[in-house]
Amino acid sequence: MVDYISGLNEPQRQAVMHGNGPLMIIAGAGSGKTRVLTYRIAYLIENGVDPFRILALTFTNKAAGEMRHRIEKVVGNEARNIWMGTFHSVFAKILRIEARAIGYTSNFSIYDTDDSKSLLRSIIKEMGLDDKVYRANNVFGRISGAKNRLIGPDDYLNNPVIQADDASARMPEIGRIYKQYSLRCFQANAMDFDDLLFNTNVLFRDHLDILHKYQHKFQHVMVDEFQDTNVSQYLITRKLAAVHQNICVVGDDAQSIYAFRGANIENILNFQRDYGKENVKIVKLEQNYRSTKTIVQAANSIIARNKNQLEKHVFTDNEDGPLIEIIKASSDNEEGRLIASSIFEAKMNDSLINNDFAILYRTNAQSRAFEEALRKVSIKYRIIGGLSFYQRKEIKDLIAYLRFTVNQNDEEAFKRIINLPKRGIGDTTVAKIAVLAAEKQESIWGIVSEITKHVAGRAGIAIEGFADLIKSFMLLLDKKDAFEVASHIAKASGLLKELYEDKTVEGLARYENVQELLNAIKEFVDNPENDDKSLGAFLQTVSLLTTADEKEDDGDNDKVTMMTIHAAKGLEFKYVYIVGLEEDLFPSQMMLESRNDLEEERRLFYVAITRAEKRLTMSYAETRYNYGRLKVCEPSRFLMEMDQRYLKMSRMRSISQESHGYERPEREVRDRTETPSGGSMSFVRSLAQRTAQRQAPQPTSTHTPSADFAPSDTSKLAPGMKVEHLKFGFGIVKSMDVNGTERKATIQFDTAGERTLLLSFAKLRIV
DNA sequence: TCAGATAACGTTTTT
DNA sequence: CGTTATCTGA
Repeated sequence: MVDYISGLNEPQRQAVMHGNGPLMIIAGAGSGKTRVLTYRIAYLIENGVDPFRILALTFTNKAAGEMRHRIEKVVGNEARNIWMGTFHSVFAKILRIEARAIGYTSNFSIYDTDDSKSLLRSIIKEMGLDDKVYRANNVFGRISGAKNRLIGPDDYLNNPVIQADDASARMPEIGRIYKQYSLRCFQANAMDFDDLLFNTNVLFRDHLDILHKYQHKFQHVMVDEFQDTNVSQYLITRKLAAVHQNICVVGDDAQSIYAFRGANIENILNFQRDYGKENVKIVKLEQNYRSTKTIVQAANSIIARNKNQLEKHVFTDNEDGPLIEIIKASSDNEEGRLIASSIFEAKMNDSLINNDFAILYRTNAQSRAFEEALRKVSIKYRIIGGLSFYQRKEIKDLIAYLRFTVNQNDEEAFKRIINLPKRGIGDTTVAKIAVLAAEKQESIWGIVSEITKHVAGRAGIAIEGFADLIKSFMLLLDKKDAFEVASHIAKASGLLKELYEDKTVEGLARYENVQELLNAIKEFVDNPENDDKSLGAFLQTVSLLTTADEKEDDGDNDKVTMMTIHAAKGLEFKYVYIVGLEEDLFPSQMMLESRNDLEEERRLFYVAITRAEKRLTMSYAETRYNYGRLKVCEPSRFLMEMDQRYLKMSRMRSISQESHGYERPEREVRDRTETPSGGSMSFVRSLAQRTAQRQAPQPTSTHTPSADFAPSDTSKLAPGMKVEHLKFGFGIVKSMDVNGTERKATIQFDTAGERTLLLSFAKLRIV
């Protein structure tokens, strides 16, 4: 047996060895939380608890997989039997088993956010509402918020506070949209992400026999990242633990960063109230084993400003470590270059590998500059998040076929594939079918599958072809496994053929992606852990995958990791770069506008800082492109809020490019002359000045060339080359020279003269 | 019905 | 800048 107890500190040991009864572990960043949870589960199993009767809920599939892996190391194969996964995946599984009780079939579809929004757009249109007023994004947010608070459509309509709220937002019809949306999802035999939790609550509320079954089944319930659970999730766990009262929650209020999704820190307070203060054992893990003193203390200095938090003192016995370096870059691209060269140097000097580094940013869109810069110095990287494999068009298309084959009520899948590949069925025909279905009180498939009875002529024949195709797919479902069905569908639907005939680079990539999806299905089928190998089972798994779960596609796994701070939760890296520390970006503009709560942004910053073990570097850019516009930026107020004793202003590099004849905006020039060459105090003063000037924002000039467009001295242009798509940012391209990935172009500025520039990413079409 | 051109628009984080 | 919705002519 592995001795895992002796290496623990006192509170950790208490948490691991706590027997029955409610347990709340408040675990500071880097305090060995996963370790404790892992060992606790192992400890329970060793003390006779059946793994089948342990339910462990995590936040990501990856975290679940990792934990299972670690438990396996201690207790062996038995770890496989633990019910472990995200809330969404575990309860999707239970809903699949119990679907009939709430009027669904076990083949229900799971709508992703795109499906939901698309359905909402249809509903808004059908109701004759102005889609400028009722924007799908907005409406979806309201409905999602309601569901997470367990407010159904009728509750929503009957709640005077909510109604008043919607009215004052000039969207009084949201309640009716919500009701229609729920109905349509139900008719489509589909659930969105929030429904997976909402309907689990409904299931447990209305079917006590089912509730009892699971209450007795799960002897121990564990919840990781408890600070990020919402009301809906909390109630599920509370119900499940009601019989045995063995509920263990692990969380850190200082790392609560999902309030936007309905997460509720008050769950931590509710927990004590619900189980009785005297019954709840509380353990605080406050010693950080991960980071240097500098990093821990700097992180503490950030959340010290927050009012809403539990009392906790995270400390460390680790060494002081280097100061936190702050790099100031003149543009986002320069920021990329500086970070890339910093990583390059650090790798050399400190003999590290790519895996030791992470670049963390606030928004996914920021990754581009770093990708380009890292590629230039040949450093491998991986990006977590952003556009997922499963969100690509060609993948969604095939999945829509699969979904519709399994569930013919799936309206969103139907809309996607009815005319794909093109088979002469346009919007008019689809609308006709929808009307017909409504008139005859039939489902859409009811009409489509017997179309010859209803529609004659060309359109009728086209639809009949489609219906026959689907029918032939449906016949396979019971006979073949997911892989066989899917590869048949890919071929017979014509999707694969269409992509194969597309010989462009993108077409080739798409074809490969579809093959990749088929490989994934093959793997699913071959995996002995999956007992249900049907297509329906695969689809439910796949809908809940995130990019964090996607596997590496090549053999080389030593890569710099880039991701949003949200995605970095639970991870750690030796050297961490927090980039894009600019006002409006981090903290984000939206948070600043809603004003009431910078606390969550601070916690986010806290999470980012505490990912670092040894060294932390932060950077900001003075100008940045967004939506093709050049934007002048301020350094983030977070840099000021942090205890200045831990900061070191990096010497500015590569600013010489700017003195090539272009005027920087006035304020920039003045700032530079007033700022001596570094030193943290002058840095602070300069920050203070900038922040004070913030009230009167500078007009963002779209005609100001940035350092990215520094003139190139090797201005030998291919003469006479004409260029189409002339407009580029703030000027017109007159001629250009393409040399590999680099493009040199002569640009006629809107206001100033003519210059030769180096373009790295402009897409221009040469004629 | 559809391709190709043009206009409009988005601006956080994720299961 | 990129994506998506809308328009236009065949």
